[in-house]
This record gives sequence, structure tokens and C-alpha cells, in this order.
Amino acid sequence: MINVEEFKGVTRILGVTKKELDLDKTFNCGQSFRWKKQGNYYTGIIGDKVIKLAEHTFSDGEVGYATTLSAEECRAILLNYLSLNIDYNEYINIESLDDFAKKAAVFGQGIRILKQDPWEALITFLISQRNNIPKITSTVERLCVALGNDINGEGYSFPTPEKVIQAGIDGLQNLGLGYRDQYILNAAKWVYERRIDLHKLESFKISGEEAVTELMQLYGVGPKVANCVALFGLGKYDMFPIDIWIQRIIDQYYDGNIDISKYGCMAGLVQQYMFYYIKHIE
DNA sequence: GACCAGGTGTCCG
DNA sequence: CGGACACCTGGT
Repeated sequence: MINVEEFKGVTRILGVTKKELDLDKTFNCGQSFRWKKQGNYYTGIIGDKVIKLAEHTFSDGEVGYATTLSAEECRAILLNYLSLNIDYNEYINIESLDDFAKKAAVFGQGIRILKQDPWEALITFLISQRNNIPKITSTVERLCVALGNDINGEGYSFPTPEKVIQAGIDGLQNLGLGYRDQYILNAAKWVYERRIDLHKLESFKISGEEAVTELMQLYGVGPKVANCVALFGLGKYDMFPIDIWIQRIIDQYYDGNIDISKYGCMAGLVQQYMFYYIKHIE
């Protein structure tokens, strides 16, 4: 049950059904590693705000949320973070998808592509390479505790490029980053020195492909990481990151070759459906 | 205590 | 270009 002492009651702040937004699925399809579930509520950090969220489904099917923030603030933050202004159904017709994608999409209904801070996405996915999810989560947490700001004792913000530079390679080395520490320090320098402008890449004038090409100039950023940053940090929803799991799907269900263009401008959403599906079957 | 993980850089043909 | 190989380190 929702703890009414701590939360401000359940409100219909987002006006969504579980098919449009499912927190469990959205936070467990591997796009973010900073949401923790404790009991029936999630705690996450967006920018410098700690947000606690608990779902409650009303009898009419709409989902309400109990939160620690004011309803207005929570709504403003989440509308953007979950891009709830976008109706996925306008861009993807589940019925018209190929067999495997359709199964994945039906199974994954309620996943939202998160609009994360691009810098945070960059570092998170640099850390994710050749790592498993529990370790990615704990490593990102260590990084935030060490170099982020304490937010009212409730959590830590994601460290700025400046903080990472200040820490230097020595400061990064005891955080369990492994060989990725130099990638991260280098990325911090490039962002700080404006050799790369991540926010400029968010512009709708920059295509996903262009953003990926730009991101891959960074040391340690290959196609997989670049696609993840473009999709989850820059709002390039047509990007389709291919990791080992997606590659397995392509080999097993698409004869080793997939035509992503058929998924159109929301290919990244299909990718998330597939990733979530493959990790939850068998 | 091995063994391996949501990849990428480097080297070599 | 494409394939082989090394790479830090904590979780299971």
C-alpha cells in the first residue's frame, strides 16, 4: 500500500492507462539504471530532483501516481521525461508489424522511451559496455555518490563533466569503472571544452545518423553506445542500438538480417520492445 | 575462485 | 573492410 504519510495522495496527474505507461517495464528494459524499487514505489533522480512514484490503477483503468513532489511539478517533469506528448500509436501500428516485433510489442505495451540527460546517458552507456546490469547499476551509483551532489540526503545527482575532470583519473580509479575510466574522463573533457555539444545534437535539425557519427568521435564510443545515447539521451527515436541480445534476435528470428527502416521513425521503441521481450521469455 | 558481461580500440590479413 | 584479441572488475 502507498504510505500516505510520505506521499501526497494518489492523483491523476498524467492521464494515462497502464498500456500507455507501465513503470515496471519502462524502468526495467535497460535504458536507465537509476530507478530503484522499494516496496511498491520507485525512487529515481531526474536532474537535481529526487522523485518517488507509486502507481495506483483506478477502477476506470486510468493510472494515478502518488509522489513526493507536488502534482504540478511531478507532472511537468514526467511529461518531458516520458515524452507523454507523443502518442506512440500514431507512429506504430502493432498489427502491421512482423511476427516477432508484434509479439514483442504486445508484450512490452506500456514501455516509454525515456528522455534522459544526454551527458548522463553518454557516461551511463560508456559504463554499460562489456558489463552486466547489476554491475552497471552499482557502478553508476558509486560514481554519483562520489562525485554528485547530495540531494537532501535522499540521493545523489549525476556528476557534472567538471566534477569528473576535477576527480581526474586517480579519483575515478577506485569507482570500479575499469578500463572505461579513461573513456569517461576524455568524454568529460570534450563536453567541458565544447569539442562536442550534446545539447546541440538534440535539435530536430540533426538526424539520428548525424548524431551517432558525431558521438562516435569520442574515444570509447562505438556504434552501440552512440545509438543508445542518441535514442535515450537525444530523443532520436529512429535509432536502433544493436547489442548482443538484439543481435541474437536478428540471427534467430530475422535470418541474420533485419531491415530497420520498416519500423520507421519509432524503430527505437521496437528495439526496446524486443529487448524487454527477449529478456523475459524462457 | 573462476568466469563472464547491453563493446570498442587496435592490429593484422 | 572483416576477424581476432585484449581489456578492468564486481556480481553470481
